[in-house]
Amino acid sequence: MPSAQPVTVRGRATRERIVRAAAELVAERGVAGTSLDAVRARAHASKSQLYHYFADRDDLMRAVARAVTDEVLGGQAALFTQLDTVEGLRAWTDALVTLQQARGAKGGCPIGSLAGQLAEHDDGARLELADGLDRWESAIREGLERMAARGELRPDADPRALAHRTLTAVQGGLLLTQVRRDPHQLRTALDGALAGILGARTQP
Amino acid sequence: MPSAQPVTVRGRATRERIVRAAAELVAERGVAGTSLDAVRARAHASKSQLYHYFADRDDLMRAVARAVTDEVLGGQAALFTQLDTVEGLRAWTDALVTLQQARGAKGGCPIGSLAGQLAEHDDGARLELADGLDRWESAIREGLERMAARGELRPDADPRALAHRTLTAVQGGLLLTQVRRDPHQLRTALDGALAGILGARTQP
DNA sequence: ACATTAATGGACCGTGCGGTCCATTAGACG
DNA sequence: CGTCTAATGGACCGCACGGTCCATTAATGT
Repeated sequence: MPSAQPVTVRGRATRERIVRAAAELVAERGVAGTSLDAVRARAHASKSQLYHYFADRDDLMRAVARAVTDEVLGGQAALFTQLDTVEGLRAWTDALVTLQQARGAKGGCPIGSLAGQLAEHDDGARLELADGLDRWESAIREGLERMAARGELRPDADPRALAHRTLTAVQGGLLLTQVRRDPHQLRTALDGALAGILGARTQP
Repeated sequence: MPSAQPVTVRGRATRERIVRAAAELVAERGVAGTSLDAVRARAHASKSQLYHYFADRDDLMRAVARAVTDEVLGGQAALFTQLDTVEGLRAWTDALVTLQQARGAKGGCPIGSLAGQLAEHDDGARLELADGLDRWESAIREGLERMAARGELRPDADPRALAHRTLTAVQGGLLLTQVRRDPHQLRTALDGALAGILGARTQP
């Protein structure tokens, strides 16, 4: 019976502790650099607990992917509601850049980084991350659609395409930020996406 | 004496065979999924040959990073010379999208993918990949600068920023292509970057 | 030709790791 | 209170993997 869902409150707490420990280690050392024994130690759990709640290592990593996407998107939830104004869009991008500065431009996007490590190895994890990116893109698109509904975007503007390009700017900008250890890379990329949106407004 | 440069022609051939085998395996199974023994087998080499030409596993992976960037950029060299015309830019983006379709949208960008796997683990590899991205961005920028020199770009246009945004669109678009297994993701991202360049021309 | 160095083959080693197993304890529920 | 299941502890296993070592063969240079 693999990957049992916990029934007890204690069980839920243990499972959560394991996932959180694994997510932390993955963020610090990458997927390949994270051993089950290290997870076990940080989560103050035993080996049998790992295999009680997860079928195998891949199953745990899928849970990590889910947890990471939830956290990344959850952290932006408040900003997502304001993506229907120019000020809101700017505030959102500013927050992303500030976060990268705080991190020392290390690690890139947690979701994008996991994608590079898991997508080709485990299709389940890939789908989990794809879902996370979908939710992210939807949040942007819905903001732009609200702008369009208020008549603030030109009729020929395509919120879907604009949202898509904005997300690619986020991911591409974060990759360059990571490789070059320079948060300014993300700033420039986001400014380009923002310019595309500003140019689609009714009165420029 | 770690990481000896081969002196003999035979030595150079062996080293090259090893790097190529390693690069292939990394492309197929990722960095973590590539064992030295698998490299040894595919390269028809012995263990001592690996350690004759490379200090350790990380050293080999740095060589792989270098080889991969050289190949990616080399494959586009012909297209890079034409990046100073709208047709040339379009031909280049078309080639990138076609290549992804041929690959079944798997693997993403070889450079970007390696970045996610190596950047946080080995600083030397990170710098190698950063250098590759620099060369890539320079090729784009120089094309735009030639356009500017001919007066085809508005004076306030910034070739550096445009090139940077184009590269982030490539990387971000390839990441979404990989995660969603859909080459169209790259197409949309590149169209956005292209629109930014078209909008910076003298007569729209 | 001969000395010197490069290149090669492959056995060998330690261990870190994913995964299994079983015995024990805690808790839910009638 | 008694029973049944969930939850836990941790010893144990097999092996794949990175890395070492030494003996042997091929080139190179003078």
